[in-house]
Amino acid sequence: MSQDFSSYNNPIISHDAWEPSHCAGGSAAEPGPLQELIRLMGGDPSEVTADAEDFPLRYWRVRQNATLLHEGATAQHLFVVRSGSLKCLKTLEDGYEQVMTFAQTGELLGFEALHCGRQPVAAVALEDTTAYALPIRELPELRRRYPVLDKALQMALSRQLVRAADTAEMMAAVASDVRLARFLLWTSARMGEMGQSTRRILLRMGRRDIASLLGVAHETVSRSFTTLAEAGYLKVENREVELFDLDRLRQRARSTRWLEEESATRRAQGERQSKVGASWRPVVASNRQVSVAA
Amino acid sequence: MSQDFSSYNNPIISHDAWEPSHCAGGSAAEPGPLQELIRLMGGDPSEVTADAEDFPLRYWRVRQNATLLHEGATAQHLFVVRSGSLKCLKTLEDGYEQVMTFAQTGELLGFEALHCGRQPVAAVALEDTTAYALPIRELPELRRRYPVLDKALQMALSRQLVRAADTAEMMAAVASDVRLARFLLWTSARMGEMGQSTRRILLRMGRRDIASLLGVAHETVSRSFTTLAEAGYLKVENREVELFDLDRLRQRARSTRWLEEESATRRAQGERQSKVGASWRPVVASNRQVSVAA
DNA sequence: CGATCGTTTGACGGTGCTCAATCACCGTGG
DNA sequence: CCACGGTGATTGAGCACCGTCAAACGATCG
Repeated sequence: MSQDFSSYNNPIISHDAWEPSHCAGGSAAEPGPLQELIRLMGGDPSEVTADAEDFPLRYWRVRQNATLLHEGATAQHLFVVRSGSLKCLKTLEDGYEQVMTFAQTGELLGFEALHCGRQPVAAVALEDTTAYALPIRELPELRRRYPVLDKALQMALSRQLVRAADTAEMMAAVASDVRLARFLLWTSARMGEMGQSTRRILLRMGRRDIASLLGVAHETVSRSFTTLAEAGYLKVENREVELFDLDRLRQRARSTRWLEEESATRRAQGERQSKVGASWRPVVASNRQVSVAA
Repeated sequence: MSQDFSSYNNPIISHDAWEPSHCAGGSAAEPGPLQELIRLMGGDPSEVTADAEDFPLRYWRVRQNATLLHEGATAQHLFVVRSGSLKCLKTLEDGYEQVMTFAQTGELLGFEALHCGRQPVAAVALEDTTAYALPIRELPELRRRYPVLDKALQMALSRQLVRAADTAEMMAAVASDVRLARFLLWTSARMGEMGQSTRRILLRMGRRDIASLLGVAHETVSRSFTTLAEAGYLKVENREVELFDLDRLRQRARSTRWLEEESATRRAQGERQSKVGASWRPVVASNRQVSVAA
């Protein structure tokens, strides 16, 4: 299984050329693969017991533009992104590629297939990417043997559901530049979670993919970029984006429906919350409920 | 990692008026509550072992317009809808209620909260509704004791992810009547899954909620209804909808982008697939990938 | 029966989709 | 070195569609 570069860049491959790459089971120096996996998924690596040395963990390499998950393929593996990034998309009946979300390090891929046996969404690498593979057949056994893995999986699943809600929230805005602003803030926040800069962003995806995610034409994405740039919120050069003022950008991203006056002097006071997290609105009331014995 | 158990975080409503209603632990005549739960979630009730008699399962009653899950509330229970239906929504910063999805019998609610400890989405009953409650605290124990429940939960989670993709697919269409057509087909299919008529539908939600889900103004939903009705696809009377020709409606729902000619005589041959399920497209190729040893 | 809410329909204006042209970038090969 | 084609990003012009505002109508419930 030495390097097989023959198939690289060959656009007409009839069958799949992936190969799982063995991950040497954790030498004494570096952390074991299971620990690494748990850490990626946001769990606590210190909970990994010593008997995890023989944990059969492999990861796959996927080149840019290669597809890790094929739409309609039978489900054989669950993946956890180890490095790189991907786009998850659904090919609609007319051939239009609807991007569902972008996946980064630590995210779970392929779980949707448990339900119907086949992959409902595809995953295509936006850059050279590696992903840990968990064989679905062995999953019950693995979860039984390693409770910490089980816990991390539940966490990752929960996070996936939250991500889906994020996507919907981005598309909820009416104005296209507001959608783009939300997308940029979303991306920025996720870069921050990974310890990278929240202000200088390198977009790994093209305008067309962003447009698909946001539900607009790709020309509109271009126009929205220049609109936001001319407004002084950011500087954009091809795929490199620099966000100048996150707070003002958030203000822009807030406007849903009834496009409120650009002036923004309306309530320029204490609005310091970090978008997600702080200050849950206290439920506006108007909820009437009862209880009845069964 | 430390969870915030500081009781009810809600400053306005001091306490909630819900009450769990005891579910008598399964008499000999009717199936046990666990069997019922597994069946609802799409699992195999026959796998329920005999020792499940003492399974501590309760369900809650929620009146129409009452909220089962409060946005921002601390996560205490997972719910599985037993009867009725709900809307899941996120209240955005400006007060706009973004509907994420509609939940019906068998669907899982509240799992998103595992990730952040608080509910990111609210769930409001569209009609009088009952839902089984699983205390999150006891969840690990329950999953360990009843593997069949664990399996069903994984299934339900997978299904939730698929549902999220469905929602995005609906919003992907450009034309508003296409969005509405997709929504109606989606609803129709889910009614079919529950053994109800796929042609006569009683919508439990208002136009405003549909509009929010589809990302359009509620007046536009009204207009799209009349458009589809005038085209002969359906008959609508308030919330009662009758779909006349599902196949032609599917054809209408197919058009994404470049609104293709209404003529539809283009490819009117074998297009009999049931939208979801049959005939997975065989992956169009153009994927290049390689493998490298780690 | 009146009040409130939900639904429908109309008119108008603006936003964004479509169709195009242009430019920048890149790897290839003359 | 520069033509060459291909891809991706930007910008422009035109116009249909949909969001907004408004009013009328209908349903439901007290």
